[in-house]
Amino acid sequence: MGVPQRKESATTASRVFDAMRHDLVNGRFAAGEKVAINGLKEQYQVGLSPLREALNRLAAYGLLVQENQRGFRVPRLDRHELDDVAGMRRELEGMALERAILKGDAEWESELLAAAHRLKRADLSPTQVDEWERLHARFHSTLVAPCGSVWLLRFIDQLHDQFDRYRRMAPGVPAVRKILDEQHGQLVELALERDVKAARALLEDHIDRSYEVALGSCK
Amino acid sequence: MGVPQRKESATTASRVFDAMRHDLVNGRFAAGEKVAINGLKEQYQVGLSPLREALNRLAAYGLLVQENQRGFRVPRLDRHELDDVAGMRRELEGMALERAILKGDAEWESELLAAAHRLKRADLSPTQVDEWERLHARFHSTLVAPCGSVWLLRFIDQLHDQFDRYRRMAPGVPAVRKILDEQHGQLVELALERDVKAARALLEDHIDRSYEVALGSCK
DNA sequence: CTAGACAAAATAATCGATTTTTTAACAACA
DNA sequence: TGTTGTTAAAAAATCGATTATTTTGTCTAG
Repeated sequence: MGVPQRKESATTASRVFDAMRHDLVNGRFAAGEKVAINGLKEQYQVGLSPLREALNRLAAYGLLVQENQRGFRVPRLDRHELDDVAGMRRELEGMALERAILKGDAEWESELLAAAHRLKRADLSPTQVDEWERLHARFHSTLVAPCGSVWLLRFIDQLHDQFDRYRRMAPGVPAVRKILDEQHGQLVELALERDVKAARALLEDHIDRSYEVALGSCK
Repeated sequence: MGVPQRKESATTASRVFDAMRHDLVNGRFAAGEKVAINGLKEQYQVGLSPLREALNRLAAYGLLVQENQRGFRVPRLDRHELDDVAGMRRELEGMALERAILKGDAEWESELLAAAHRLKRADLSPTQVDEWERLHARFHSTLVAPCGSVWLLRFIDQLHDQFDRYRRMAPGVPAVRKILDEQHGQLVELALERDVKAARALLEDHIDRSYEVALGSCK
């Protein structure tokens, strides 16, 4: 018996939401751009109603800005906004990591090792970027998953999407990328050793370095 | 010249969103209830499209749960959920208050005194509850307003709405209410004295006591 | 030239009707 | 008795068209 596949029953609006969320985070829309609803209708091959519902969700989620009677626009890239997002990531992911290390069980350790391994093996060649990004997001979400707070995880996801929009718009910095990749492995080590303080410090450093890279999108 | 009144240009969907958000937070919908879209159409006297857009936003915001192909429902009141929300309020509002006290200027002091005074003067008689709730929310938002992080304030608002839904469903506890009201005044004093630690401790105690009251909705 | 008024065009928001999917009721069968 | 299959009713999602609002472009008065 194959798995019934719950995703089959996704609604058009949900699919558009997912697709646009992905495209927004990955910089497929110019920052500050006004969203041309009729253009999107063709781009995603959907009707107006589900499209507008998706746009409404994205606005409530913070990936679009809604201006009454004048539609939606892609948020600008703003230095202060990025500072805010990065700072909140430090606080919230740091908090979540501490809790995760205290609560995470053996199953978590396995999943964490697996996620880190998959990420390490994935190459970052231009054709595979999307897959790498998926694994990267997955790694970070696995890292904090057992923190015990649904709301904390929700906020972290939201901030991640915000942050990644900046990072994906910024030019890559290979030297920093190398350090960041090594830190992923070190984070796993410290997590398995249950070294709360060191792990949190490293995660904050990790975010700070990513922030430096992401800054490149604001100039 | 009168103020141009930006709110005139609110869209139908926005008005429904505001109204339903208010009604959800104030317990006008039974927890766990399935949302009857056709009923709401009449209740709010609007068409289907703006109504659905509002529902989508509310779901993204967390005041409704969306299940693909089977509409929307009001989230259940769940003890663990309340624990999570209250715990996150402690963390985030505590953090925000510390920052606000460090950053808040003289103008903030004035507004805080004003907000506290208005709240104190408002009576809590059944006919005036909505007004009291408005002033109460306003006080707490003023308290942390100058924390410097838009995202932190956004998350706090969201958690407040979640929390208040529980509190408003719970039976009142006059004795605790009295203490909570006194704490508002004490919070202002500590904030003006710039006593970061004591203020944070008091705010956390304030949230804990509110939590005890809110628990009454889960039994 | 520039500011203002106006009409035309473009875009956003909403409506009413249709299609799709789920739910509920009931019957046939093991 | 309980399970499965069928179908009618209800509800959700979507479509196509209409209405309302904003934007753009043109013209005129100063």
